[in-house]
Amino acid sequence: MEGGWSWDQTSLVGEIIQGMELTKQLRAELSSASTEESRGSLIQGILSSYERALLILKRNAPMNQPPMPEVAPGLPGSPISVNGSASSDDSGRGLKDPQQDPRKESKKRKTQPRWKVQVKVNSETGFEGPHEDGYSWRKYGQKDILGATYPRSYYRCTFRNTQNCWAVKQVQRSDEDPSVFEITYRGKHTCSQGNYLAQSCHSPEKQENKENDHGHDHHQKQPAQESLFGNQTIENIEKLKNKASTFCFGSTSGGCKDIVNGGFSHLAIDTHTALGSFSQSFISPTTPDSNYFTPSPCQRSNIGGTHNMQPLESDVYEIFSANTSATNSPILDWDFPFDSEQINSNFPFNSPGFFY
DNA sequence: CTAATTTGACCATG
DNA sequence: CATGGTCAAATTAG
Repeated sequence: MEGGWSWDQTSLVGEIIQGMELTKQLRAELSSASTEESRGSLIQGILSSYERALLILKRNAPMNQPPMPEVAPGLPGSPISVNGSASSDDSGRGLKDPQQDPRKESKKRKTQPRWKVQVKVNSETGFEGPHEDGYSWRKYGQKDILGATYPRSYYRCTFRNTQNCWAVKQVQRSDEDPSVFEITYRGKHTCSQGNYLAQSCHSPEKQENKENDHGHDHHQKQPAQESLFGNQTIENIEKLKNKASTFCFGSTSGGCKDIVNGGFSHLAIDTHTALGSFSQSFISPTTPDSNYFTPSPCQRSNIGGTHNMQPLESDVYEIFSANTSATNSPILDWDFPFDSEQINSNFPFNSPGFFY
């Protein structure tokens, strides 16, 4: 509509919507009870959102353009050997000296920033969804979670060893809505991807989605990638079936998508707003890449340098994205220890359209 | 060949 | 001790 929004504009809208969502959450918390932590987290999320929105605007306005080196791809081979394997490199896996764990150098796991995102994958026919978040992840484990139907997968930054980047994330498929995945991020990226924020627009993205069932039912999984489909679909499917592989959210190279610092990016955002119409298009990571994915020029340049990312030491971001208009607020039971704190919700956002 | 994934065991925590 | 998170050897993928 509207003559045509550029990709950036769409992103911009997305950021704003996201900021709005977060603001709503914040408002809700404020009106009830919330801890400083949760508030701080939300606030930070909001700020981030707007910062990104601003960046997008800046990008569009003048001729400013982010000189971003393409980093991601070439790195693996780089000789930079920090040898992060220190933590558990000894002979016996069990002998990792806790004292050496790099993660503990400065923060404990518990202290590390952590935020959750829910991504809805369209499910119409089964499956899709490259949940690209712009970073390269390497799966390092999978675990069946008590009470959960689906196993949880653990990923760590691919550059953990080479660049000592300790960011990790875990992906858990929702029980109720198999099309929803809860992704919890932990730690900030200190790798080049995190710094420059991956952006590679040239490299075709490649990633696979596999899904593993607990041995229950299903069979609907298959790599839903254009690339795969176009090339070796059958092969993959076969393999997948044989192996009953797991769902992997890994992304190996950022395609041209929006990438964000914290890792928020592809959130399904609810569309109650006026923006609904087109937000829709960018909302659903659901559609096969081929469809909604625009091979547009590199956008997104979000550099850590421009803005101050972690002003607060918030620990938990809780971002949840409502997928379909129907279900949205429900899922909000993460560790949200609301605390009482009143405030006047005089957000400048109160214009119609906001806050349904 | 290298890099990524799988997978069961190990470890930490509550 | 049960649960969740991580490691690392073995395996697969590219």
